[in-house]
Amino acid sequence: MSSATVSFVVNDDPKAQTLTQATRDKVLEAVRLLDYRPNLQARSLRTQRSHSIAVLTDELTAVPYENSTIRGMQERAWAGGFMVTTMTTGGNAALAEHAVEVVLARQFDAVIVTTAFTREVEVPAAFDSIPLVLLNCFSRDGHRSVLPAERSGSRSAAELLLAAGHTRIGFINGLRETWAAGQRRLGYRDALRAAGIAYDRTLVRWGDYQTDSGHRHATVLLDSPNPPTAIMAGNDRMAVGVYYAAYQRGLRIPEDLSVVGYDDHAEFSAHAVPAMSTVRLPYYEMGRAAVDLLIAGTPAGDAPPTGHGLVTEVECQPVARKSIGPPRSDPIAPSPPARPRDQARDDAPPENPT
Amino acid sequence: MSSATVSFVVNDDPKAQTLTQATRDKVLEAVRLLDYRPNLQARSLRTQRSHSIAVLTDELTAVPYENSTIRGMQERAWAGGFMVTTMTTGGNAALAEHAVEVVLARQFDAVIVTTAFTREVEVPAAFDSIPLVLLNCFSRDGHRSVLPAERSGSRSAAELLLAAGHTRIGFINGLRETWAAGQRRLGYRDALRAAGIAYDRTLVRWGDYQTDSGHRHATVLLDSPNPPTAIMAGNDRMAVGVYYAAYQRGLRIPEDLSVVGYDDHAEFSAHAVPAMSTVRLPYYEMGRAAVDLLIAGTPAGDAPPTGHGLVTEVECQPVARKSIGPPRSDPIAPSPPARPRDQARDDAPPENPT
DNA sequence: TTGTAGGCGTTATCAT
DNA sequence: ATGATAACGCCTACAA
Repeated sequence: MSSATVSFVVNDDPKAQTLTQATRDKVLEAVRLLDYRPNLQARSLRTQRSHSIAVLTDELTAVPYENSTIRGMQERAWAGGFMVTTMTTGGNAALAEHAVEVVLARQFDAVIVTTAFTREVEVPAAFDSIPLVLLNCFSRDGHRSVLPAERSGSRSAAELLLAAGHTRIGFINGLRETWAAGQRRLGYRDALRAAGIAYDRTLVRWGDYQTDSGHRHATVLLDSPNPPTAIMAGNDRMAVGVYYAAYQRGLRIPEDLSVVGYDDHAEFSAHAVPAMSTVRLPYYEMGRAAVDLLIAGTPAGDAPPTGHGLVTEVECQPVARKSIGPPRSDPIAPSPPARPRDQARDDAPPENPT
Repeated sequence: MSSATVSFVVNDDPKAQTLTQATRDKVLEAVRLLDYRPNLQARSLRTQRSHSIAVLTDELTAVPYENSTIRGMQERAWAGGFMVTTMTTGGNAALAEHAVEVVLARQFDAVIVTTAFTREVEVPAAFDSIPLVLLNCFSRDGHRSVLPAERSGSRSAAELLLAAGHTRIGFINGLRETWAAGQRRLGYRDALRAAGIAYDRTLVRWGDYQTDSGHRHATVLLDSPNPPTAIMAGNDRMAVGVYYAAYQRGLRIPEDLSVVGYDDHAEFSAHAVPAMSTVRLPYYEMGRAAVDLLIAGTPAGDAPPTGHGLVTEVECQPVARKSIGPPRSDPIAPSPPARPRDQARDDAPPENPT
């Protein structure tokens, strides 16, 4: 019994078809007896394939959905016999450089470069020699990338509102200079256009993704002469700000105002009162897709999302909850009714502790 | 120029002291020229040390501080020339088993088993042959573990309030059956005892870590005949519930009620209005400590936290912000003033959307 | 002061 | 149908 024989049966190599069932059993028995496990490092050395994928991320964000990305990557990788190890650079150049060294020296088979927020990245030249995909980011050097389909996602959000009968839809978009916000603006416009509604620029505003920003912009929208009957926000957090602004003026959701968020960040959307309709950012699927691009061919289960050319877009599904209703028949009063308050704290909104 | 020579200078082996500066330079030059990188897999095969640590976690929690753990582990590991790769099992037995196989087959040098919430764990027997530390969890099989010093942390929280002059301190603890809640109860008692204040069992309640729970229990406490002038909560999220309850009855923080949270979960604490005083769970430091136990001896920088025997406790520092003030001189009205409301929604608290 | 050779645990090629 | 044997890239005694 030679090592070669063992190798055959352990990996059940097709060429091992020629083996006697007897020897095969003998090997298997020995394996069990000795609790034998192939040394994968040695195997890698020999085969020149480590079956490891490195994930370089600028920051492990404080937002939970980033974990979905990791889960998606890991599950797909494991299904294909791969391992993923993630390295966080935190935007620190020294750490980033170290990470590159490690990837090269440790014989990783492939790299995923990912960012917390969708943006353009610069891929280190040292990675030219290794398969790479960009996840939630993009570059101008012809690397493949996996991105959320923001434009159609935003369109879905608007359609949720249009379907309920709204025609004046306020839009508190994200930071103007971001890619996502640009796409979302297009999606919003697409939806209106398809519905034959004129684009009213006074209805769209640029927020900064913070609760407070949502609150502020919603205030402006709601207090305008011809206020919207529905507001969509660039993320769930800002949508919470919209809730606050509505509540402050005694407006009920969804009876008096419909709201839709973006991201489906459960902390804000599912747990809101009433539960917030939103659009889900498909982090899990994106993670899967990125790994899939790298190890396509290895069996995994379901089909990968359709990729056309260099960029694979993953759809953002609308999730309808309780924050959307038909528009109020009577227009919202132009200026908010001065509510009697029992306390001296009329100025400070009592909410917003989170 | 032989491979041995190269090996010496690349690793600057002490035995290479005998080398001519000339040859040394020649090697270095060649390294630069060829962009040579030692193959760490091959090295591992030879040295039987992979310099890799596996992190098995039950779930990558939705809570951001888990990321701090990972950062702490990674930074300490990198400083010592190690790599960490984390594998999430999500409580799935099959995944857990796979993870164990991977750890063994891939020649990881050590394992960290960690959990999202402090609890007892069962360590797979297959790990008997490999250095292991438990992080944020513990077992009864004599494994080393790194834990937050909950008891003294809770004591610190209470002391924050005592120092401000409070003597009636409500405590909305966490789930009764958890280790952390047990420790925290002791810490609360320690603080009161040291201040010579009698323990009033009507002031301590068991919540379930949700905002809503904090809101409910705070309501009970504040509406009791002899309400506390300060409330400490088992986590920041419940403390937000306390804020809500206070605001609902027109109580200002910290003028009418002092509040202290636990965790320092920024989403809830730092961003609250007013900013919440709390106690920080030292996830980053715990991550560092866990790796440190495993690779002690490798230079890293600062000194590790003191560990006595099998468990290394890492202190939870109080962080004072704006939610604590002196107790009100006049007692809070026993029953809340019936506030006039302008809306029909008197029942439903307008807050709590997050 | 430097070079040679053996072996870490695999896999792959070639004999047997 | 199976057994030797070389090689993957590195480290390390030991020899030169």
